[in-house]
Amino acid sequence: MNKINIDQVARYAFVSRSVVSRVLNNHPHVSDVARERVLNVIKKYNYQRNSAARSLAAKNTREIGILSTRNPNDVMSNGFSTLLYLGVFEECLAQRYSVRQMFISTEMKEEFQKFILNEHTLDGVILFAEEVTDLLAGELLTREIPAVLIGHAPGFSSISSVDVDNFAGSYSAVTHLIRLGHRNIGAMVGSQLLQESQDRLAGYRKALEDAGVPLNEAFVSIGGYTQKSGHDKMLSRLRRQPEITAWFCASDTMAMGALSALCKSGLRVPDDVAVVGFDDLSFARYTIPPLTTIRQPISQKGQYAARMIIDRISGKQTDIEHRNLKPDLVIRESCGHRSRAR
Amino acid sequence: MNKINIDQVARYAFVSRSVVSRVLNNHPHVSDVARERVLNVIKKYNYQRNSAARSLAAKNTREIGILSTRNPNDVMSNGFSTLLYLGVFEECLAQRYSVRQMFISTEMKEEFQKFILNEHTLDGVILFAEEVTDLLAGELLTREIPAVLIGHAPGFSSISSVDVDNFAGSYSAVTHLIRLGHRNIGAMVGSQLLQESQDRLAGYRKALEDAGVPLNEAFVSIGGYTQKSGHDKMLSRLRRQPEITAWFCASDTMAMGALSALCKSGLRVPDDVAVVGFDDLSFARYTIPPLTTIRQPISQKGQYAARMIIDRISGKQTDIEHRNLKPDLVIRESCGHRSRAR
DNA sequence: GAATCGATTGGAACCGCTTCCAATCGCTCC
DNA sequence: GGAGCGATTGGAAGCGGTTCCAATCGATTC
Repeated sequence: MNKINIDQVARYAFVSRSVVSRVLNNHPHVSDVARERVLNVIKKYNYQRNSAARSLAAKNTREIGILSTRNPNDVMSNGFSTLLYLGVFEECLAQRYSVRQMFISTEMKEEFQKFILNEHTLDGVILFAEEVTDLLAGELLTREIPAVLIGHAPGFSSISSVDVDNFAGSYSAVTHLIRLGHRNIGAMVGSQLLQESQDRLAGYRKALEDAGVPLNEAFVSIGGYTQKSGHDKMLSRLRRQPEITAWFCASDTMAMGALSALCKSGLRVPDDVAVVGFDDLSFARYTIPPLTTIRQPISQKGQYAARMIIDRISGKQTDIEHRNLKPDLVIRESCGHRSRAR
Repeated sequence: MNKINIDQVARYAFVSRSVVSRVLNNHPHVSDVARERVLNVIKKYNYQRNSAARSLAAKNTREIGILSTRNPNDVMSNGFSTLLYLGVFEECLAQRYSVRQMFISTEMKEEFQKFILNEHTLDGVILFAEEVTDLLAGELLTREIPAVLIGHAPGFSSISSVDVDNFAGSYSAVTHLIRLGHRNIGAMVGSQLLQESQDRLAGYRKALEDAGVPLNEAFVSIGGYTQKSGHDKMLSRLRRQPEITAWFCASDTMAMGALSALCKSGLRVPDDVAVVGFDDLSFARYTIPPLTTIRQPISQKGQYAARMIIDRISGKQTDIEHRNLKPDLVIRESCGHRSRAR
């Protein structure tokens, strides 16, 4: 029952340490009888190799980091990231990698470099496009530490990435609103520092343009991906632009806040104002009214990211790849059919 | 710029490896000059010790596991657990421990034991009361692996725990409803296999009893802590027990589902039916109407758990401790003032 | 000035595994 | 029968730390 080490396994199986190590690592040059004996001993004594020793000798850790520079509180509580992490976790578990979740504040950048780059305790890093600074990505690249981006970042085409087609998503959301007859459509999007938000805004613009609906820049509101932001923005817009009959919200959380503000203001959704969200988080079905939104395969995104980085670490994949997942429009009730629109 | 190891530090500082190690670990018996020299070299070359080597030699990993046997999807998407994890993360980060998040399905129990108990790669484990099986806890105990429970589990008083006073929380929620004049109060609680859910139900019962309101067992509905469950239960109860004028929901997610079902059924909250939740998750402020709920310091719970296990690992704390955090009633609008109640 | 003692210091063993390299083994082939 | 060769195997040298132990040092005490 006590922990045994590789030497004991070797002894009990009447082979040398080297042989045990080879079967442990699936290396060739082990006879069938030897392998069999070793495997039996391992099973019998419930042997598990010491991972610290393994890492030390092999100079790798089978551990990947998932790195975020945002406020952990925001990250963890937004439902979106957690699903993403989940995808990463599951894939890594399946491939027997472990994942280390890291939050680093911007002041800690230096600390991080020490940790990741010098202690070199991570085989690879998954990062979010938003946190990719020249500095960080540059370091990663020159140190040849495998990295994969979730999202897009201009100028980092040299790092593989997974993303959802944000442009297509918002395009179809807004087109849906237009088809329902809306002309005065507001957009509530995230920080334009993020490529993602830019793309979602661009999709909105293009959808209007393609439909020949004049674009009113004043209808665009920029905020954060939170209920609070959606709520507060809506409240102030309601006063300034009462003519808006439909809102494209760049996230479900924003949309939820917006719904709350609309209700508070005595407006009915979708009769008075239509709202469409983005993400299709699990709660979207239970907002009042249930939210029409753009579904994106969030945890799949994480899964792909994990798979890509592992392939990269193992050398299975060396080319740069940019994967773009397709989002879907999910129609529920927050846009109605043909509401007050024009 | 290249990684250097302890030997090089020693050489550059004109001391031996042992001395370097001592300053690294804050051991005594290092002269001030030696320490100074070592520190300078460390700074200059940006030295960071190799954690695998450290773990191997020191036989500990400075890593704690946080273990959940539930479906990862549920865990990660329920907002509650993520806040909990956040508390754990933050505290561990502060104390320079790292945390390994683990999801193990019940069939993987054995696998887990191998991993944790034999590879012995974790210095301690935080677990949720719900997953504490005799087996698991027993193993942990006999192996003397420090463990801390989040929540309570009957029969495991030998493991330290952190919890919120669930009884007090539901008691005050239900008392609030009674004060508003409600007599027919429904309860929507989680699985009675969980101590937590039992306590929340017990608080409900006691509140009714203390107020002299007769208890109707048929008003109690048992489900899961999800929007879907809250929604579905509410829908069916509405048909069977239309006389209920107020609901105590044992979680905000449930309450959100319940609100959605009420709205769908054409009932107004709080005018027709009052609803109170539990947890005060960040979205509770933005439901329609904003949710009156019981606030519990979730991430603080995680933080304490982390602190307790670290103290345990370091030997600073050896006594068993059961910490009970106090919840608060947060009044918003879902209960109104004096509604249709009696 | 020698003995004593505590504070420093350096040396070396060891933690458990990977991996290079040389040795061995069992065949085939001439 | 011996050379040649590929498949196995075992030995040993690390990987980069921690820690025990003995040696050294400097100051104090008699």
